[in-house]
Order: sequence, then structure tokens, then C-alpha cells
Amino acid sequence: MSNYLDKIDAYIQRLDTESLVALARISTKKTFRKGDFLLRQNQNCSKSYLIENGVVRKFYWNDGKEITTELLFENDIAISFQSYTLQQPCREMLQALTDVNVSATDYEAFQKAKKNYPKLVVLDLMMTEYYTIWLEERLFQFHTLSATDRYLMLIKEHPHFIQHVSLTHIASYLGISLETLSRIRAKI
Amino acid sequence: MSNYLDKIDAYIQRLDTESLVALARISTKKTFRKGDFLLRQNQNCSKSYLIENGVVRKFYWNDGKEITTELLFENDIAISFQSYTLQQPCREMLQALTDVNVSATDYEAFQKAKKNYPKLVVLDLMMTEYYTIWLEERLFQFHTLSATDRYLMLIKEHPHFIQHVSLTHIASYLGISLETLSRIRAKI
DNA sequence: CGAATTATTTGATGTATGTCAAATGAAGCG
DNA sequence: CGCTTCATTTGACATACATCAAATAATTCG
Repeated sequence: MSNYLDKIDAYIQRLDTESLVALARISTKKTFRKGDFLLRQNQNCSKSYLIENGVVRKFYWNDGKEITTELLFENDIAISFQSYTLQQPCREMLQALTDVNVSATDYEAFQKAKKNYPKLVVLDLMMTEYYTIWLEERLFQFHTLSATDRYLMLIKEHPHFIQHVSLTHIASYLGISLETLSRIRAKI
Repeated sequence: MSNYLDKIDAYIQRLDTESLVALARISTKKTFRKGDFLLRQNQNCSKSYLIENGVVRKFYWNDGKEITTELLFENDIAISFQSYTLQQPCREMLQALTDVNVSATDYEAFQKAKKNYPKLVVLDLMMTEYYTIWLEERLFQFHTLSATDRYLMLIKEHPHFIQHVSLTHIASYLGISLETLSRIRAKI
């Protein structure tokens, strides 16, 4: 999977200058402070945020509780996929867990750019494929791994998560209660 | 969501003849008998199958049990996304639950066609987006709905599933045991 | 048709994980 | 520095669902 990211990188490297310039023209640097929302519930996700540094959390409310669906770091892209793609109100929020610097790309502007620079469509497709495979993998892990095994997988695949994110959010991301996570950690 | 399917349909309708011909040229009709595998475990998913009629099930083995991840009907596309996209061996299988007629499109041929007909890339992107949103929704339901509510949602959104698929597969698709499903149905 | 196979239901019991409450520990701040 | 607030741990108990076993019910097929 990570060599698919490499493939995307390579594709960007080989992109013609015009496409790159077009992309740069519709992107702007932006800073969020710890606690700020990049996207609030029921907004239309009108921008995609490429994280340059910092940590962002994606989550939604259910039954009075937060459910964290994604933890995003440097070089990850923070969007609500459904809201962005369908341009409809989102149920999930994006919140900065630290101060964050991003490169923001506007949805409408990107749609237009894709019309003029077809290679950007290929790039869009590659990034979407990457997210889709990540989603499939996440669903697979929920189906096949116990809470303990999901935690073990997390510290193996993403050791930095623990360093930068509170256990409350980690537990929610793993789909377990904070207390269960605490007991899992005590046992290991 | 279903009007996104309409949007894809409309896009295909408006496609220029050359793109359509190119697509038709790399697609072939194929028939599978009930029980046949469209794709076996560890194969490379080298074709996408547009189902013209019949029912197909996507599943994998875990811990001696089958886990059904998708139930596919007319106009659905049967592939293992990860295997197809990365061209690597798949963990999930595609099996015909009835006799099935499909239009099969070869991966390599489609990649080439996309080079010559950029509008096919847009189509690919749209179909991928559709699948991704479906996946997000499925993950959301697993996080937020009880077994009973997932079943109720299923009969509301996909009443035909019950008519055409055994409860064993439905239970597996809902992520619950056959016995639990039976009890849920008895209660309602 | 009737036997054999397969699908579904029902019952008894087990278990992973959740929930609520309280204790302890760590971090921010006046 | 001590107080307040927030994060984590620990304990007692609850619960949704799984598992195993057996009984029916429905299908298939000679």
C-alpha cells in the first residue's frame, strides 16, 4: 500500500509544469490553531486540506459520543469525502489537535482545473483509490480483529499515533471504550 | 446517493461515440453458472464485471468462517477493488449465487483506453467515488447501528436482498451470526 | 413421492466489551 | 506552588451478541 503512495508521488513529480502551476494557483496556505475546526458539522466540505504539519482529527457525534474516524498527519489529506464529492452537508467534523499548517484547495476551482488539465483527473483518481483501499482495510480490521489485535496493529503500523493523540481519541478511533483500551494496555 | 448513480448514468449518455466505442471494444459478454467463481482467492482481479442479470456475492474466509462483504445485483459492478487497483492477489472471492450474465472489462485494456480517451478516466473516478461513499456508509452503519437496526435498514434500503439471498449470507453481510439474525426476525 | 440434504429456528450458556462510579495521576494556570 | 481541570486507571456489574447443540422446516433429487 505505501508503495501506492510512492506511485502517486512519482506521478506528481512527472506532471507537466502547466498542470502543476494550475494546481498551485488554486491552492492557498492556511493555518489553524489547536482546537480550531477545519470543517464543522453540516457545512459543505468545499476545500481539501493537505496537511503540511500538525495533527487533525475527523469525527462525528453519535448518541452523545464522539466517534473518531480518522487521525491525520503530515502529507495526509483532510476532507469529508462524501460531503466533498457530493457537495452536501457533512456529518463529520475536522478539528486541529495541534497547530496545523495546510495547503487548501478549493473544490469548485479543482473541478474547473480538471476540465483543462486532464492529468489532474488521473491524480484525483489515484488519491481516491488510495483512500478507498484504506477504507476497505479499516472495515476488514473491524470485521476480523479483536479490540486487542486492533490496538496491536495500530501501534505496529502507526506508532506515532500514540505519541501525538490522547487515549480518548485512540480508543474512539479503534471503536472501543476508553476503559477497555486502558485495560488492554495494562495487560500487554 | 442514488442520484449520484443517475449522474453517472447521465455522464455515460452524454459520452462521445469514440469513448463509448472504445469501451465497448474492450468489453465482452460472459455467463457464469450458479456456484461459479468470477474471482478466486489469491487471483489477480484482472477484470471488472458489470452484472446484466443475476446475483453475485463477495466474501472472504476468516477463522474458518465466510464473511460476506457485498451482495451484487443488476447494474452493480463486481470487482475486488484492492486487487483490481493494485493488481495484486485478492483475499476476497466473487461467486455467482444464481446464473449470471456480465459484461467483462479487462483491467489492462481499460488502462490503455483511459490513456486515449480521458473521459473514461472521469467515468472511472465517478464509479470509484460511488463505491467509496458506499463503503463509508457501511462503516458508519457498523459503528452506529445495533444488529437489529442494521437489519431494519437492510430491509428498508434493499428489500430484494431477502428475496434473493439466503439468511446465512444476509447474516454474514450484516456482521452477525445466523442465529442472532433468526432471533431478530422472530421478534419483529 | 420420500429420503437425504440444506436452511432456519429455538434453547442454554459463554464472553468480549460497554457502562457507571470512583480513585489516581498529569497538566495547565493564576 | 498549589488548585483546578483534564486524562487515565481500576473495580463492579450489565448486555449484546456469539457459540454449541439440538429440533424443525424447506429443498433437492433419485
